[in-house]
Amino acid sequence: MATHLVWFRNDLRVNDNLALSAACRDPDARVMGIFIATPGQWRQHDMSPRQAEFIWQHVQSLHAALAQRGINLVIHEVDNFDDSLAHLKTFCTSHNVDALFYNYQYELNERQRDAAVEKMLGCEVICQGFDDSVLLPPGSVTTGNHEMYKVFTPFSRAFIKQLHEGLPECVSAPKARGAALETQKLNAFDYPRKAVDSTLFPVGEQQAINQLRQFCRQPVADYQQQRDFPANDGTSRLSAYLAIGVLSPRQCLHRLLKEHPQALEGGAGAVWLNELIWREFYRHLLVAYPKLCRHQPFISWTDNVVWQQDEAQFIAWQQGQTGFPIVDAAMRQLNATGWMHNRLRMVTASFLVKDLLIDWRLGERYFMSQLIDGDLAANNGGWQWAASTGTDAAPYFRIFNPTTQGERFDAKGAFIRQWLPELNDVPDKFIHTPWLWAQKEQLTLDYPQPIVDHKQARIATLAAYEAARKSEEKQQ
DNA sequence: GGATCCTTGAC
DNA sequence: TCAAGGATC
Repeated sequence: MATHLVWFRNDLRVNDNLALSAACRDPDARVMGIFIATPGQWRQHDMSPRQAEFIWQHVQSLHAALAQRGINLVIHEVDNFDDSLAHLKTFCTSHNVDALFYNYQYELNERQRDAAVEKMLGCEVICQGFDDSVLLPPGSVTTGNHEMYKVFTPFSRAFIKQLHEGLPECVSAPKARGAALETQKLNAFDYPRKAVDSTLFPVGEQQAINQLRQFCRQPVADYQQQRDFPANDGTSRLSAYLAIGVLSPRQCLHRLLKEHPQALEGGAGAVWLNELIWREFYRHLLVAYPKLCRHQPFISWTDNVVWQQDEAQFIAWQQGQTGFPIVDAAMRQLNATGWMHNRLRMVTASFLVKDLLIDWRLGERYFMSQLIDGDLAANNGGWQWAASTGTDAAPYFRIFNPTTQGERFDAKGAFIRQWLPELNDVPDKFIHTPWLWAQKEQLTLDYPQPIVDHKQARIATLAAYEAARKSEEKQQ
């Protein structure tokens, strides 16, 4: 009887799990699962305590779901990826594992780890990896010259064309392989954890599927009109589940098409589909350009920008004390919930980089340390877009105005008031410029003055980028 | 090789 | 109205 081991990583689900499904294909095989926590590695990757908690919750529910199907999931803990290699080797030997199944992760450390695992296990254990966390495998959507696209729109068109030729199918959850197992009490990992608001992010695979279904019924059709207004609940908030693999993108695609069959043709739901494709775009880029995993900008000359080293301003940004209400409300939402509305991720990132002229990598890192949906590809892609250092980035001279952004997307300050109670009494007219109101009424607010003058900051940033670009020209 | 295009904008 | 320049076909 063959023994199959499923190594769970960022795929904490039983439905539509390619590795799990493949391991269970042989009805006679003995199937086991393993999850290896690597706190040292997580620290290196700045994983947020909220994401750690979310993983912990879902490891437990996966353990229960597998036990019900007669599959034992063991939870082990080592320090880092290197240690996980030796650990896996020992485990395979002592349990006579014949084949190891896992779903690919596309970050550099992760890919190096997997390559080392395959090498280490050699021909003793057959290793099978799967492109499970993407709709189409990285490298499979390319230009006429067989290169990775560097601009989103042509990528998206080619991507949709490929979907028309054939959709990646979902696989079902494995059937029970014997009597249900008793679930054991599991020991939590040695990593800081922070409570997750279960009304925003209910725990469990079925809950995630329910949220997906609910979103695809109607909200997805209104997404295009609603998504930019943070006071409305217009986005799916499914990123937290996608990031740790409680949901797969295939499940998202199929549920979308079930409710809105015209989404692939540009009908209702097409804009949300494009968001799923953005997720793919950034993953594919990570594989095509490993330097993105090494904290390097895609556009090299932007590395010559001389960043400000202003600890006080950086802390003000982190804590939501910049004096710009939309920025501060957004940062407080992030700090309090682990999640930030997408429009505001652009606004706050732009503010850090283009108003404070602080290195985008510090912001990227801080986001990772707070986000429940932290994902290297998406977070890095978003930051490089905002900092004008990436593929298909915003032109560097196009600088968001934090006040205008607030006025456009939170006109009456409904979102701002939700997170900045100290501005409760400020009239709508002044909600984005409370300093003007305080001045007019001659009163003191319990809220900081703007820490920069946007107009001046804009000019300084343009000059800094311009100088960086020129210094590159000189070198050549 | 030339034409067209480029997520989210600001002044 | 402005804004660079590369990506793509």
